[in-house]
Amino acid sequence: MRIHEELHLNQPIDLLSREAVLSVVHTSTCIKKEAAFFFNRFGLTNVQFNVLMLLRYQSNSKEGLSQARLSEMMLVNGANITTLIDRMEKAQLVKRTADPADRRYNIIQLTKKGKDVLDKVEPVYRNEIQRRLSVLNEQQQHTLIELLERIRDGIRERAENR
Amino acid sequence: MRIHEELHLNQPIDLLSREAVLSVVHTSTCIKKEAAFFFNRFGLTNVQFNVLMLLRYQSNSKEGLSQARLSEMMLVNGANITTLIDRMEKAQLVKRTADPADRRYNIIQLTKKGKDVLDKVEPVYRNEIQRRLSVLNEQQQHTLIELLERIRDGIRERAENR
DNA sequence: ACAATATATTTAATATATTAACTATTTATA
DNA sequence: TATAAATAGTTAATATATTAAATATATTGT
Repeated sequence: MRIHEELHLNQPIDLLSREAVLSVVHTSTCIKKEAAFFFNRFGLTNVQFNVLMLLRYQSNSKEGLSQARLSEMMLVNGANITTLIDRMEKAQLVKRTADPADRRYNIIQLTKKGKDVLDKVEPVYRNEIQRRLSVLNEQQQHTLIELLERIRDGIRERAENR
Repeated sequence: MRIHEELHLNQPIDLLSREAVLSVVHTSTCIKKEAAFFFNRFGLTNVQFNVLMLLRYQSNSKEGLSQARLSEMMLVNGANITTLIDRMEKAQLVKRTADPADRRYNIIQLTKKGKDVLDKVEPVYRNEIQRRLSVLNEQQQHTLIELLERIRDGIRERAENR
């Protein structure tokens, strides 16, 4: 369904490139709402699941990740990580320890509870997301990824020339 | 650039459908950040610009839109509209009046200032967004829109069967 | 060795977005 | 006509995300 139909707009969007951009943003919103609904049953939010996955799959060995590293991987502001980790620490999903090798850093690691929750969620999530995306075949998924890459590359290029 | 390169992940994403979904969400994030940078120079935020455009192009005649209508068109919660309109009213971009025909409703309309700001921003925005999306030709933009539609259609279908 | 610069994290204020509960008004039903 | 149900908007609490400023620590330059 076209965007203007979905959102019950009175007029269609009159500029193709604006429609494309709004399609990306709107689809992302729909994905996030759906994911939030999914994760809610496990007591997680979208972003918390993302953190758990990063801690499991993106930390070298078992050493955990710094907040700055999480900020970079999630493309969010460092100030945001503080409050996010505060809430996850409170929920006992992660632990935060000062890094003895560099006193500026904290190291964030999965707790046992965090691992257990992830062990429960992850297989269900993987299955579900494959089912959801099966509306596109593999070729289409690759096409989508490539088109979105081009947009991001164009944005990055212009931002670098600023 | 692939997602894991862009975000400096230590490992690539190991599930195609997850990569596709993260690509949409991440591209949306990049688009929003870039747009926020653009609108900041006009004293607007992304969402405020969206509201101004809806008020200009989506209200029948000059009567304005209700908050519920804005909520629907923006796919956000009504509670959110209250604070958003509060801020925009304070900035004199919109005015809020009670609807005499139905005392439950407010009507939101553009002020002169709101129109003036939009008159200044819109042509620049249109030009800029076409330039940004010129990394894709028209055919590719249509392809992108269609692929994203399929994803949303799939999501909607499953949500309806819940 | 010391000063300047850079970096990690936190705090405070602001913006966006959600849910739940509430009030006022309108619509639907008996 | 009266009651029940639905709807618009608001308030409060919570989550996500930003900028700016501050503090502590590490790195770089002289």
